[in-house]
Amino acid sequence: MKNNIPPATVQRLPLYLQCLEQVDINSVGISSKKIAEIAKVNDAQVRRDLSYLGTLGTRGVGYDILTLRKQLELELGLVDGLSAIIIGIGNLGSALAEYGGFKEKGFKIVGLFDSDSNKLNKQIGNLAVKPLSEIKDTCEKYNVAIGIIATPEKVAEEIADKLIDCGIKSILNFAPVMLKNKPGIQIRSVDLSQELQILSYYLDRQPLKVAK
Amino acid sequence: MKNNIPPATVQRLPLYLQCLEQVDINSVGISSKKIAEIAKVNDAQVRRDLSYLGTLGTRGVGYDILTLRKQLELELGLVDGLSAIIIGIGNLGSALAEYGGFKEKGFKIVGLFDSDSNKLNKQIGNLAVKPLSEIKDTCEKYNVAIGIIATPEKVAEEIADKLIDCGIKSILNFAPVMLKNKPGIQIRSVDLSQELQILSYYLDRQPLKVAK
DNA sequence: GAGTGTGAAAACATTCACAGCT
DNA sequence: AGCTGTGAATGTTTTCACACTC
Repeated sequence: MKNNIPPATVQRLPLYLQCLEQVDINSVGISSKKIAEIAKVNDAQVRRDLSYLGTLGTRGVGYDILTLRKQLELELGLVDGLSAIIIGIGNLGSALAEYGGFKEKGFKIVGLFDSDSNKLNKQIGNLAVKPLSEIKDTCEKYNVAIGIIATPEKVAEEIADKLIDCGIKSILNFAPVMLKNKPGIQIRSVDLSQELQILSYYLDRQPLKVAK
Repeated sequence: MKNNIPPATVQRLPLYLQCLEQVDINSVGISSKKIAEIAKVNDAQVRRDLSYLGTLGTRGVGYDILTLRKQLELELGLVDGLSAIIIGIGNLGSALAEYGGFKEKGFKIVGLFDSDSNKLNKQIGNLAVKPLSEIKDTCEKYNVAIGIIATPEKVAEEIADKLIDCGIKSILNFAPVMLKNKPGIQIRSVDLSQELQILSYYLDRQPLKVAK
């Protein structure tokens, strides 16, 4: 929180959190070596990364799993129960809406929006799909932090602008399009086919160097 | 193809391809500066990255868009029309099955599989959902290169093993679980909630350093 | 003995800045 | 004049290796 954590490390923190969640339920402590093995990184890397969060381990012993989890969650800002909305309730949007992993990690999906009137009022979980015109209300009511774009690429840009207009500062974009830079706004794009393309590059090659 | 391209560059190649696809349809050439602007990277970076693919640009002029696309596709191995299958036809699996971006980028989804008998024969596009027992047949018939895992996390590991057993060498994993290392197998994991977590870290902070 | 935390070294990646081509 | 390709400089990340603690 206080100090600057290198971007490469920030990228790995959620990974470590995932690792901690899948270790044997009755282990109370864990070594950097063990984390490294699960996360498939070097153990010195794990120690260096975790050292940015403070002095969390005990020499000769290792890390206390619960303490470490708490600290990772704190550092990532997961403790505040951030609210998010999803725009574009097609297949992908629906999948995201029902995806349990968000809730588990402390995110709350508080709105689903689509411009297609056929989808209006479609119920997913305890939420009904609403028209885009209601985005602003929801953002104000729930103090929405993150907008998740799952629309077709043609409208992604205008949706992004709309979200920003509603005061949203962080966008997770699943539309396969490069959004324009918006000053002061954090945008992360996940392009599913780009992931396949990277895999494709490493196909049939000697894995001298393993895909990141 | 011939020479070793740095991993950081490989990661960006699909991005450049995406950029080329969204420039004005009647432009025939493009400068590194323009690509850099769309991809939000430094222009020297673009030139350096592209220089790994050979001498593709013309000094004083820029890059020919068509040539560059062809070369990127060649380098990424997208020209062979790689076949992929999807295992786990829940919301996410269905979304992936209908996702147009794969086809567009030269991937062919040739099989959908689920262990839930209620889903069997469910039709998505021109494919019907099949039981896991038919994976092997499909792999042999279509020479499947990539397996996409969209199952619940509990079974992801065993599905991965099954895929490897069927001769698959590359796996794209959407289950929120760290798969064990399998020698000689390329695994990429996309964890949707990890993406949100990274965004969360950068929330409300001064964007001195922008999230990668 | 086991395992962290961290200087120092090595490896890797990005950016500058400019010669060279069109 | 405009833009690439690339040495050289700079910045970042990873890894080694070991002093230190339990």
